[in-house]
Amino acid sequence: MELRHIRYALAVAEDRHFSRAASRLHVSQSALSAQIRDLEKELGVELFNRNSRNVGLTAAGEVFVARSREVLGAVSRLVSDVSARSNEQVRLTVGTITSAGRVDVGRALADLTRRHPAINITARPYGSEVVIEGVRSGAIDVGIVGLAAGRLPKSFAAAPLWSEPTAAFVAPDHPFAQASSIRLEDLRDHTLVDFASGSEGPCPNRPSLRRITGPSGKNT
Amino acid sequence: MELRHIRYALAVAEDRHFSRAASRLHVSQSALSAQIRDLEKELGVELFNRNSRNVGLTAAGEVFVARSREVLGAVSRLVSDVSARSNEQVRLTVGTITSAGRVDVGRALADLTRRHPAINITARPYGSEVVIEGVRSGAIDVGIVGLAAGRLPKSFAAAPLWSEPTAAFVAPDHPFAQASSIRLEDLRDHTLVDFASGSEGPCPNRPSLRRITGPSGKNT
DNA sequence: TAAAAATACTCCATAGGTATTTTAT
DNA sequence: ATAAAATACCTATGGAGTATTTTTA
Repeated sequence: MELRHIRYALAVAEDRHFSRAASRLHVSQSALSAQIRDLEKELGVELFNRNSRNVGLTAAGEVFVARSREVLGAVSRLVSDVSARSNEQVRLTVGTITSAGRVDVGRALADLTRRHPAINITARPYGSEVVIEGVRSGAIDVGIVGLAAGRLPKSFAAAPLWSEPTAAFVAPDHPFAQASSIRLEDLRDHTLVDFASGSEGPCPNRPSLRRITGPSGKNT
Repeated sequence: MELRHIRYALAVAEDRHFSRAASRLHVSQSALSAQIRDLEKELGVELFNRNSRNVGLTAAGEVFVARSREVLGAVSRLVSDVSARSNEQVRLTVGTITSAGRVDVGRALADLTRRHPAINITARPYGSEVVIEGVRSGAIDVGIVGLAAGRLPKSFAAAPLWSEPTAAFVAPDHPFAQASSIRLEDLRDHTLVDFASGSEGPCPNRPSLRRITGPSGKNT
């Protein structure tokens, strides 16, 4: 048995739902299912009563949850007591745009702090331009920015965290109001309300938008 | 952090020796070293002072050991309390020759019982012939026998656990007494003291020895 | 210089992912 | 009919192995 099994089973017990617990743990439903299966096999006990509608705890599952909390509590004390003796405190500066909430960056960083107490995290919201420049200069260790698809800058190590659609808001009587989708080129020569340069907006989109509206920034 | 890290670090702390701890854990020294390195990196603390002569605990290491014992204790309670509620008790019958001690079979099975309380282990010492026949018939689930090199029987799944040299004991004035090693063929036409057929001895060797002494079993 | 830990690779077991099937309401 | 867990199959990360180098008492 590993702590992974305990963490996973506790998540299922709390959510009473494999799929939700899996997404909270950032793993797939099948991976979680497999780990719970292995755990139950190792213990020789069913921990959960599941059918296609709801998940419940067995008697053994109740005991498991209670004892699991003790284990994770002991681990938590272990980590905090040991890290209190830490000789090297690491500082990590994270620059991030204000996320629309698809990913809870604040919570993720809080988790990271809890799991790695030796890391001292500073997170500041900036515009993407500032974040990118900060990473380039070394002032920021990790940057979270908004980028148009395919615009991951070279000379940076970057990985997509999530993607979200970009929408154009128009008046009800605008020609686009009936369209189910529009192409970037369709926006040419229309007035756009965009983030101010240097603000906390998805800056790397701007050059492309500016190119679409033309160098002179024509209006309708 | 996983329980593996805690188990490994505790072993090192107990032995004050990476290589010995590694062999006790049945992993290589490099694997153990890597896990300890990762653990120290995650905690941001050195747990061990090591040089080429001895391994000692740092202050943080002392705290780690104390708290680790609590964690493993909590895990142990978890496992025993949950398995007490076990609905399926598995029976495993192990047939084993009396090992010369190179591997402590009894201790290994005790460990297995502790780690998988749902398994009810029965271990009995038999001769290799009996063990092999028991496995064939299904009366024995797992057999541990002595085999001459290269004589792993087909139609069985078998894996070597350990190997040990076979020695011939001779009188001080015997011609072989000076030889640093002898070949099996050299034994032809010499009287051999061997295990009785059906006893708890390394039976699969016997046919080869018998072949060497010849069908009539000549003596010197 | 010798014993032991660290390191540099290579390999593979298994955690995890995607797609699909089964199941129970 | 549908929501959800189980399963089949595949991928790839990282745990573990072997061989070698580094370290220091």
